[in-house]
Amino acid sequence: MPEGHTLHRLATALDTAFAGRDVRVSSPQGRFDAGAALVDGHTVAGASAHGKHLFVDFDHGPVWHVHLGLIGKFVVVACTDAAALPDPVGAVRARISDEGHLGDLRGPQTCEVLDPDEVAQIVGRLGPDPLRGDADPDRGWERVHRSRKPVAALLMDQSVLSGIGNVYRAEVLFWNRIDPHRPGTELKRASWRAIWADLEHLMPIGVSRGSIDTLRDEHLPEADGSAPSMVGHGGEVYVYRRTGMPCRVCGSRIRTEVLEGRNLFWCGRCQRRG
DNA sequence: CCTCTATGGCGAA
DNA sequence: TCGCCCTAGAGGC
Repeated sequence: MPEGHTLHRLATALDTAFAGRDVRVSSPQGRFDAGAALVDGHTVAGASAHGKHLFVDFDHGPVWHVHLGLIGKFVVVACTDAAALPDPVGAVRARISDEGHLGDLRGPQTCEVLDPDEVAQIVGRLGPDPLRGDADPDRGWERVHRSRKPVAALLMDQSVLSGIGNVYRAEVLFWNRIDPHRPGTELKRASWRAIWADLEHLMPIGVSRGSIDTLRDEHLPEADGSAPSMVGHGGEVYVYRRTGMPCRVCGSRIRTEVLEGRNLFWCGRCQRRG
């Protein structure tokens, strides 16, 4: 779940549910007791996302900072009876609620309460986020075109671009037919602009659907009863986790390797550009 | 039961 | 480059 689209979707859900409300914040698991005490009973000013970071601002100043990491989940649901909240299931690091909504956070990499200047430092280290209207892709290009690292690694670097994870990386490189191993120094500027444009197109779809779907109409599974090829991550994609399966465009087997500790997927025949 | 995996990122070596 | 942290679900025995 947690690439940038998940966090932006979550920020909207939290903002809708809690902005302007006095909220209860607790840590059923106990590991966030001290942080929860700093914001419990206070009024939420709003929620926002920068890359994969989530921030919940409170009127009295502090900011609740959450990063889901690889396995974190934050579920927000309507809850009509604030007096009878359901018992937490599993390891709930943090719970936020008001009279109409309930949010449970599990397994985050980061869950802490910060001052606004600490938030500014975090945001200042992030590269442009395709889901934010104020983002400048040229800031990313400045880093990319002078780096010998493979473009696949650069796309995952949150100080180059923010919000992109393993799925969007694989899919946007396939969309542009770019060899993931191409060094940043050999990437064409036009390719970078095309990557950015495609992320600006694909990521809002992920925000609205809550899953990463990248197939163009002509490659969608036939509506003739043949089973759609769900891969288990919730979306329909070209290459991510399709190792050994036929490329939806050329039929050659999708390849995989570990690059800088993360699984990389690509089509060796389709993706030859730079 | 056990082991493995994951859409992430950090710090040690 | 490796190990490690967080959690839950899937699959094997």
